Amino acid sequence: MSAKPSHDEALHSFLYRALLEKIISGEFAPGKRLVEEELARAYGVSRTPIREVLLSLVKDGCVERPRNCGARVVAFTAEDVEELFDLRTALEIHCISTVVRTVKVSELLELQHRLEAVEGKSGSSLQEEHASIDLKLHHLIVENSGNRRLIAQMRNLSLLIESLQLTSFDNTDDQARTTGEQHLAIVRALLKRDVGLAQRLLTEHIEYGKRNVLQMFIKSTYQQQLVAKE
Amino acid sequence: MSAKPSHDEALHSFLYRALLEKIISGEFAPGKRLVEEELARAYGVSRTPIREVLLSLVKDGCVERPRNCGARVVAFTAEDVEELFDLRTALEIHCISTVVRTVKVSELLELQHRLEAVEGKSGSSLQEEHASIDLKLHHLIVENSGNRRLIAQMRNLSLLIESLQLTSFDNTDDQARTTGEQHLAIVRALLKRDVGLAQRLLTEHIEYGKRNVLQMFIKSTYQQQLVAKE
DNA sequence: GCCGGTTTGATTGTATACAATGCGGTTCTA
DNA sequence: TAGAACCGCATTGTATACAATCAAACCGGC
Repeated sequence: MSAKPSHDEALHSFLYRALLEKIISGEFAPGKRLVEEELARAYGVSRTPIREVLLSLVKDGCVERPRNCGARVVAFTAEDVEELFDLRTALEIHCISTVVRTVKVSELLELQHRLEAVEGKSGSSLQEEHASIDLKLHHLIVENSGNRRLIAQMRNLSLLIESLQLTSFDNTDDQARTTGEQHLAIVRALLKRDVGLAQRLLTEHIEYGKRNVLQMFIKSTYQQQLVAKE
Repeated sequence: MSAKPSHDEALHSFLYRALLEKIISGEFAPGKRLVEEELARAYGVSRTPIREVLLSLVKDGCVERPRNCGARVVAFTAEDVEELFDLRTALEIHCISTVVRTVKVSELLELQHRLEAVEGKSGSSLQEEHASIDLKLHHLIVENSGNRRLIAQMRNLSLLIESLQLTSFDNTDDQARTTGEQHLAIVRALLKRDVGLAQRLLTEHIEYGKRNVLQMFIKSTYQQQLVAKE
């Protein structure tokens, strides 16, 4: 349970990543109690930095800490999923108008090539490649907005969304292909510098992702909540 | 320096508000060093809760804490101002499409009446009323989005923006009237349920606010940075 | 047997103590 | 006198100790 923090890194920022990782990967299931002392022992540190990390995770919306009853990993509701994706839409849509000006054509072309190249594949390699392209594309959109504050916010959001997509990851080839087509359309709209079109396509794309997550999510929610009793 | 925290409120959440208040009001000027021990003594508490608050303020973007050199109130740059307002635009624009459905007509009408009533006034009462209406309108837009996560994010953003508008608050009557006209137009667009129009007007309105803040901001930046040497 | 009060254990909230780090001044030397 | 090494101070980072609080179990009275 302990890769060591690099020497000039604050303990709490190392622990932050470590805990977040566990939450996102699902190793710390939604609802799991996070006892300070316990975590402190597990990582061989004192409660102080653990506390700081927990407070930080609360701010990020991964952990809740009702007064005097201990922290737990948040169990997302369907509304939370809606809200997360909704927020993502708001932010990314906004990025587009800047991105069409700032993004490097070469990056778009690279994505286009990858999307065209993936057509032949199927099964998990197809799905993995599409997932990877998805990350790349959204990342590209956000980073090219030039708004550092927005980028910072999206970073948190993305982590949560990725973790959701991970837990509900049983995409069919069909879903992956649909996603791929959406990606391709978005990339082409960006290449044409067509803000309105790119925004519409992106909205639809995120909406589609939301629906997929939501389906899986609703199915798996019950089991997760049972597992979560600790 | 000490109104007491209500008895069942965590010390750190009380201190959070207290410090934020000082930062926003400008009593803790941008660049001012925030020494943990010092603050702890000032509030008659230990460093522990102060630390937690400082970390929290860092996450909110009001405080920076370069490694091993102590925390200071952030001194916003012109780019920060741009980014803050830009982010606000992204979020509020997104709210509109929901708000036209969820907002109570009575609330819109109330704003409309206030806006019509204020026409006769001038001077500081005019400006105060317009500032108050501004808060109300933006609040109404955000709260009616129904997206709790977005609401939470906007709460921080609003605090920062309000503090900026405060420090650069030497609006002329002309500016106040222009703002008032924009408000009125937005309210009417919302009453007509015209999403596109409301979005356009809101974008312009925020842009106008940004320009005003930016002007004042650039003028006053130098003095502030001098004062800030502690 | 059931209900209410009390007690105990677990866990958090806060305070304090100690270690590590970086900065600035001072002194010694060339 | 200029420069460099060193020492001390200020401040943060981390650990530990103690107080407060909540929950659940236990016990006694009805």
